[in-house]
Amino acid sequence: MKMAATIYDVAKKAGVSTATVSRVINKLGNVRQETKAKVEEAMEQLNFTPNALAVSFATNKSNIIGLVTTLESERNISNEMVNNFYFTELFRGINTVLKRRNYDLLIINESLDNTQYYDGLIQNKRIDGLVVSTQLHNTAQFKKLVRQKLPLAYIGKIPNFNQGLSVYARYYKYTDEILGYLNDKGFERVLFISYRQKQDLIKMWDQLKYDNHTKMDIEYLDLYEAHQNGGLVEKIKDIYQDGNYPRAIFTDELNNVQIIISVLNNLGLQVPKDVSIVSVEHIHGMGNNYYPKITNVYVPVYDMGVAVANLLIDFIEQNQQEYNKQIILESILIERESVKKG
Amino acid sequence: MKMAATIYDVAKKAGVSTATVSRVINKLGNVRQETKAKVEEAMEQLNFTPNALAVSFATNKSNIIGLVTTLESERNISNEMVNNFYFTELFRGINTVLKRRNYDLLIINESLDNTQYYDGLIQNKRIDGLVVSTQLHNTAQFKKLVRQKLPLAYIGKIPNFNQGLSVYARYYKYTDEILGYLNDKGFERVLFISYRQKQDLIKMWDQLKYDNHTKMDIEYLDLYEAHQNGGLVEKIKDIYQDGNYPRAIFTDELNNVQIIISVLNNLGLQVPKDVSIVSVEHIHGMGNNYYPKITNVYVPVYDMGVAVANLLIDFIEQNQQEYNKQIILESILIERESVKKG
DNA sequence: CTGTTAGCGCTTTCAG
DNA sequence: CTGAAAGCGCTAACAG
Repeated sequence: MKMAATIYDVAKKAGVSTATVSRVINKLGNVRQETKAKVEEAMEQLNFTPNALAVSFATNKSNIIGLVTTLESERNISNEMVNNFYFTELFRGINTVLKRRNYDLLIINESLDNTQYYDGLIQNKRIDGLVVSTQLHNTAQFKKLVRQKLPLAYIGKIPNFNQGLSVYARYYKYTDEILGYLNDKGFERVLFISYRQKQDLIKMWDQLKYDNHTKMDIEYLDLYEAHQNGGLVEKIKDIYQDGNYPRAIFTDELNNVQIIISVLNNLGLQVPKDVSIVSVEHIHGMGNNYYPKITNVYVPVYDMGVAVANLLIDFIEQNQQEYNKQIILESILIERESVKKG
Repeated sequence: MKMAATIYDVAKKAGVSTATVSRVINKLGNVRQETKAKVEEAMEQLNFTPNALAVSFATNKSNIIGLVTTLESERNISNEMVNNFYFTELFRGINTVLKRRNYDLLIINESLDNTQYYDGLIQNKRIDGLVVSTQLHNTAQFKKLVRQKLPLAYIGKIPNFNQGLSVYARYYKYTDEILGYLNDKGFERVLFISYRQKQDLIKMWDQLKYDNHTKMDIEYLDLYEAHQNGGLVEKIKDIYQDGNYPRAIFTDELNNVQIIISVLNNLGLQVPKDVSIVSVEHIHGMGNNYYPKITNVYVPVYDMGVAVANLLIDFIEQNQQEYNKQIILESILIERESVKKG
């Protein structure tokens, strides 16, 4: 692999200075058409393309954005059934704008608690900014990163912390909507199936109850726990072989609904006749692929990715901008065939 | 955000030269313990950490590996139901070794046909090497990249092209195994459900038939096509409402099997009593989460990620190494409950 | 419009 | 064991 041509080679060949070459590379104008042509000719012939490392070093800018993910690096059973369309859609959204705005994407797999690491990553210019998408950022460490006004944007809403750059869907609001929807249909008891922390959910439900005085009764099936004890299938069997089962289910893991349905069918229960189900989709229309078609909340993760990325880059590129902006994307409930008509 | 300390600051504070500081940073030895302590003290006090951009520039090495993915950047319906555990597991495997060997991961979303782009990426030192995992690399362009001996390693086997650095599972072999397995169970006709190109599959089957004289009859359900015409659900209904349906199904999309099962159940058909199903899992044990438990081929994608990453970095770090090495990982068939006992 | 030149922060000979 | 100094390739004043 022979040595790549440098800007000096080009300058020499074109009979101009490196400054001029730099000007045409960066389209800064102030170059005679004729000169420009000579330079371009030389670049062409030498098959020149600027050394990214040198450019970054000179400008003190890497043009790389980091994305902190939640995917575990070591084998971890808990990942197994997690709906990773969330991740892939987010990724696609972010990537679309990075490409357009000329950044690359570095994937980072490191606990957010390691603030020093992130500090370093940014200080050392390995990356110009950070997108944080993991659920785990309601920590003192993370807040510290934000308070330092590090160039980062995050996804999600942190209770009592409206600081920094963030994008979120209204999780609280749409859960409320779903509960209200089910309640309107006549359900008074719902089974909530999720990987989320039970305590967080309970807190939310209390709030929901307080806010709108719903009498909805909620039971909780912890997917982590389920996976450690015979799996979801067994849990569902347990709950639904008893006659007094919850007639409505809400789960944020669309991946699991068809499994649930199969188990129910096998117990002689039909969806939605005997049990109604609502879930969430991260790709619009995805609920249509199931049988029966699933009534879902659509959470526009792709759009959220687009939004964070733009938010972050806007901040990075115009240092003036205020470090405080929250963008809210609305989720919508799409009625299909998995909830019994009222 | 105040300016980060440089190696000069450290040198000054410690009363030594930058060369010495560099020596302790890089653990090159040849530094008196006492001097070393002084330097470390100074680094500590200044909260110094080397500027990654400068290091890369000076060493002409970015310590970044690129990963070419198949995820589309723009919205693309065809992604919808694709099993993306393949991607996430691969990612996790790669990432584990990168972390250990001190590389970062850049995600790249660009057609492999754009060889110039990849040439550049590597020549310009934006990345030190490339992992290619998309299915689309049996092209002249890709082969050209390999022939240039670019530092890249890829996943998959390219017909009649045993060149470069690659890792693959024996797709041909395990398909053969599955077919043989089903045949042994008494099936003579199988429905193959896949996103793969029909022509490729047909070619493979022909080969399979030729090789072992199986009389297995194969029908093909193209998932792309299905998604454009009413979806998988309707297709399955079409095929299985007729009495003369295939009694065995093989699909590489585990995501879809539970849907298929539900549709079959609804038609009064049981798995495995009336229809047997085998699929593939990319996380070991995943088939256990379904109902019934799915008989799967386990393809060790995580391990494949580990293997390519190591292959690539070995090549990058010891320039001597031959540019020709294929690693084969075995897949295994795990019998569970979705195939009727013979 | 174009050229000169001083960095950017770190690594790496080469002397000592 | 340590220091001086020459780059690495490009950018960005500044001078003309």
